Amino acid sequence: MNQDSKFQREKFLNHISLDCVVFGFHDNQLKVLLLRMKFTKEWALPGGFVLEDESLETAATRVLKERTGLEDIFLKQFKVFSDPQRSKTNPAVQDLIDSGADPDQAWFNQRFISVGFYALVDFSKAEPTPDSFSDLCAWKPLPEINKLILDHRQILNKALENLRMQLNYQPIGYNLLPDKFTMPELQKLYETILGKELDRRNFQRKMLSYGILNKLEERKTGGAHKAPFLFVFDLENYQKALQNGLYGGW
Amino acid sequence: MNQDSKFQREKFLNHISLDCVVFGFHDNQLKVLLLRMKFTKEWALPGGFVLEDESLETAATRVLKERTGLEDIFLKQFKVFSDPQRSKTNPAVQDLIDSGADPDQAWFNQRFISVGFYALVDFSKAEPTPDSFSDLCAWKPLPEINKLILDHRQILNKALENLRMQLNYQPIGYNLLPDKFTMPELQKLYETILGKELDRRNFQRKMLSYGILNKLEERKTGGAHKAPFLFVFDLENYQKALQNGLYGGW
DNA sequence: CTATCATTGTGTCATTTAAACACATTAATT
DNA sequence: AATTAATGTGTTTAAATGACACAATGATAG
Repeated sequence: MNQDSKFQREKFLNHISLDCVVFGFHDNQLKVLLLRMKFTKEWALPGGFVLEDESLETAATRVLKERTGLEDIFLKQFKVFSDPQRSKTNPAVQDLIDSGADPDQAWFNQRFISVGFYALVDFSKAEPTPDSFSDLCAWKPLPEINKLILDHRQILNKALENLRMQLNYQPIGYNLLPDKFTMPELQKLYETILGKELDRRNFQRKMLSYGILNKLEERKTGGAHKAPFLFVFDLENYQKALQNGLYGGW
Repeated sequence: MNQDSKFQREKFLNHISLDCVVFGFHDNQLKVLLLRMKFTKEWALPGGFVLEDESLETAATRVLKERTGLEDIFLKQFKVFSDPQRSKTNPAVQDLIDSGADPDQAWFNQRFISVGFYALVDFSKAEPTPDSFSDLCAWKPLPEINKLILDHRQILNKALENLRMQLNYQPIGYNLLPDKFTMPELQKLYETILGKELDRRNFQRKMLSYGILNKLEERKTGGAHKAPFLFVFDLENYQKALQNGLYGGW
């Protein structure tokens, strides 16, 4: 069975695809989940197609389950990429040619309009898994990411831009950090997303003013210096803040 | 020639549509451009389909040129609506049935994923023009809009929500107001979009601080009371503000 | 086992921004 | 010429932000 007939049988909608920018936080770095194409060895965002009875959100959830093993992922649509030329030279098609298939027969050798999502996941819980076009699925720190296939680099840039904007009116962190975390860790997350340093004391004051954190008695030991307190998110207030929005800006 | 064959010949992409929430400001009211369906007399947002060599933005621009006669319209993608059930009972299909066509043959009797745009236009320059499904194209003040076809009411709500958000980080008004306008007019525009009243003096101070307005010597006479000064947008700074964003929130 | 180090915990002060409010001015109307 | 209702231009107060200082402490080095 070739890819073509497989896709035909599964009844994906023509012309519509989705790409996910999956953010994780590890080692005090913001990382993105990428796939390495089998033949061209180029890097790509995880993506997929939409079944006849799926919404985009359902499709993205399905794709991310396949790539990470995770369910209940924080997902946000941020832009549709629809330049008619965007999928003209698709490495996935090239892969098929390299492997002997007739490119005219390939189901995905067509124009695609792609809906961009970004996802926030707990790095430690994800299990990166390649898809049928790729031989490797791995986390890459943001600064190490260079060229990606098609317009995926542009998609990544827009995702980051949107994520930064989100910080201005929604809390973030619950989806990216472990259950218990320290204030310096949370600050580092914000700094990484924003790409700039913040004042430690002002950050804490502002963050606490949101009322979405509960301070624990417990401290995080093992670091080389004074042990910081651990915090957890107050889920009830966190949800409220997601709904009602925050104020101010960074 | 029936609608079906017409659409076939023009080679629209299957499954993909777009809907536009066109905002205009007139009579101190925010108004939205709506179409009345020929047969069912229900109201709908102007929309259309995407040609094989068009981007979504190009398609939306083409559609809005047809509905308003305007070019160079401010356009912003805000969300994709992809519920598999959203276009199950499409009045446009009903129209075809009423007019004797075979619904199974109708090109648009299929599932559509619709990309939502909102547009900001100069009310006085637009010439509302119905499409082939509608017998009337007209402006409706926001409070008078009730039920719309399909999920168009939901699309309108989301557009408004996004427009409100835009006020927090981008200037607005150039696309909605005449070239020369008064501060009270600009304020009324903001109040209408936000759905709440603002303090006259604080509004002016904040708006002037953006540095995107040029105050003219001229005043607007003809009102019943003290004549307010006229302003124009400083286009260079306005563009800069669109690019770089503003600060604070309303 | 004590001193050192680097980091965290907590707070102050000055500046900027936002919110609430007051009074003089003026174009049209009576 | 007086009246009216809106505009022009402030001030005063409170809140948020930005810049900065010093004590406390867990691990490490000697």
